[in-house]
Amino acid sequence: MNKISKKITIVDVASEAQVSFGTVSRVINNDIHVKPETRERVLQTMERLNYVVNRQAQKLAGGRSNVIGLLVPDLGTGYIGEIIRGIDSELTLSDYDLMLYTTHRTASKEAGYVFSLAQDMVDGILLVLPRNPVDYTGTLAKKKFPFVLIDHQGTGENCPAVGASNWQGAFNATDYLIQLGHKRIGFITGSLDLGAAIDRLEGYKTALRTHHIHIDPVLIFEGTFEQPDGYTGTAQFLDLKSPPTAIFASNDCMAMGVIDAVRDHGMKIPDDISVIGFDDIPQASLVRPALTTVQQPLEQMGRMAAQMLFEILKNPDSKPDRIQLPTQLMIRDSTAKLKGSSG
Amino acid sequence: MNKISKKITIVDVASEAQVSFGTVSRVINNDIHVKPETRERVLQTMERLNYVVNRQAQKLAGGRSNVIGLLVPDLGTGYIGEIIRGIDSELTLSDYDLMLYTTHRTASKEAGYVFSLAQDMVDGILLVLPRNPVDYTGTLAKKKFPFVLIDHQGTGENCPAVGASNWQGAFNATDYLIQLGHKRIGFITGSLDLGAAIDRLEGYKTALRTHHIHIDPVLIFEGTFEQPDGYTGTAQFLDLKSPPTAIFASNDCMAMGVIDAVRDHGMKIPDDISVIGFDDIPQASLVRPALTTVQQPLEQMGRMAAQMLFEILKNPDSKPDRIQLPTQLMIRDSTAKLKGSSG
DNA sequence: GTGAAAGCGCTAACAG
DNA sequence: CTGTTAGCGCTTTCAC
Repeated sequence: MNKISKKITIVDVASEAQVSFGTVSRVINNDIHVKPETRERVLQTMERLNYVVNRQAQKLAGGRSNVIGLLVPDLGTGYIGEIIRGIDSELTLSDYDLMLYTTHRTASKEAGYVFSLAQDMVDGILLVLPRNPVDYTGTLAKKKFPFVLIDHQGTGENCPAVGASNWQGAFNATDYLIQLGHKRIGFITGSLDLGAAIDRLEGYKTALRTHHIHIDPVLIFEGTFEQPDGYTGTAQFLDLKSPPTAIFASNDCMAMGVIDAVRDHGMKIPDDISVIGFDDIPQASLVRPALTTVQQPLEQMGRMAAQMLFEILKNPDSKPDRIQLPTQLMIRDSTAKLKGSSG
Repeated sequence: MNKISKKITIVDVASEAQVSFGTVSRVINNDIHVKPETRERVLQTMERLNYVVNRQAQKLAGGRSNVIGLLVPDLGTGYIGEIIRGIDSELTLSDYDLMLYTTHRTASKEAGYVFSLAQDMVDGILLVLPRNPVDYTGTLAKKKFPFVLIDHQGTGENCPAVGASNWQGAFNATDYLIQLGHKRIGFITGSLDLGAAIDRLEGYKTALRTHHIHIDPVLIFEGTFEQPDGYTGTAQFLDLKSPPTAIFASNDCMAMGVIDAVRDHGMKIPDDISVIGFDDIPQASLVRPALTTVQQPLEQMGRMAAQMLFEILKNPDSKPDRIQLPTQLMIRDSTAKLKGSSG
């Protein structure tokens, strides 16, 4: 098998194959200028010697490293996991390796990591849920350093990104609740420094407006996408003199918090109150009652982003593409027609 | 090529600080042979110039890369995610970076990746749920290449590893079921090429023997740790003339399959049948009924493994440590006293 | 203490 | 088509 003992280098392969090591390098890089016969011979001795290129050296010498960097906020929720799976499945088809970084939701680390990676570790960067992309997208773009933003939905900047139609998803979910007869719908926002969170809030508001329903500020609780926010917000809603009959949480994690709070208040879902989430993380279909939610094509987003990055890597001058994937309302058991409603 | 800015190197720092670049290198490596005054000056210009070492070059020149490799079977279940979180939290405290590889459960890729990584990418390797460690542990150990096995529980080899007490956990769970009055307990195994799976099966058998309960081969279904196995196995059990009154799945994923199958057979959990899992993945407490399961300290395992690796990295001659973390039975709502039992 | 020089394994001109 | 020659940025002797 493959031993890590005597590192065999292109020089070894070269002497063994009776060519100069420059030729071996050409073979490695699929350079056209190699006689097929020679190439074959080199390829075979590489095989025989169990040769593996040293990527450090490759990168150092000015080539690619065949490593792409992935920056994620954290690993806590299944949310990120799904995206990574998508990326991973694309990566497997290529021969790029993955370098994973966690910012632990520390926005300030973001730019630092990005530049450090860009400087000399990787060939391209994938950024999930970037916090302050403005801090570096400009520089990166100017230097033509390949990168793709995932689930950003930023305001303005024109850089490669893939996201989901947050606005439409939130609109549809709210609309659905209204169809069920609900008029007082509590909304728990995500971190409003993220475009996705804002879009969801706007989708909610627009649906309300469309149906001429008053937007009651008291029914909007500002959260941060974390489970406890769902609990807190719900507790607050339920103490209102006129509590909502449905609650729409900006992501599934917070929806779990909502469910707990409702339960703790001795109420039943969906009989007493309807709950809807966003994302459709794996747990969503597992909880009881199964959560009605807006499905984000997480894995597909990861996949698309990786594909886009590869495309940019291959063709550095391709124009920045902003892809928007459709969301889909997954109707399950946490929502029901409002009691006494004619809807 | 991809420059983020004019890459500043030790040479730049050197000329700026009025020393030779060799001295700068010494400062970087905390070499004692540098006059404190000089060191300080170099440090300051490094700061001022925003210098960052190039790890590729460092590693190439024979130093460390400050990158550790992580090999996981896949990213599908929360199981791996929890372990990664633990690793990540330790990594954050150090200044190592993480390189993530997925074998997609392809045992044959394992050794290949390991050697490729060891050859020149990383300073150490963390292996989660290794499949055929024997293929490379010997070589790695002989070359003194740092690595730690996670959740391996292998048979025989004496290399650094952290695992959980699978045997004890399975024994306790089975024992608990017996205490509840169950005598016919179906068992769904994991991939029996994994030590952990074997240990769980043995724990189950021993508990049965301890209580002088016949081990009925027909109540043991061989699975592979994947959800569908739970479904299939259960369907098979339920068709028996004398079906089990409780089912113990070797992991939570399969337990989810069990739950689905039971439900599809029109039976209720835990009234008609008790179900118990293993791992305590995040979903376990979220499904309804909440799953009784054996908790593995996944995050802690990741954390410990990372710590062990760092220890080995720091002190290459430390003797291999095999750590066994305790499992804990989490009693929830999927298990109940056998009807008509005096238990 | 500190400088100088020799690589690490590879890519990228530049000659033939 | 293929060999040769510079480096890439850094660690490590080996001198002084």
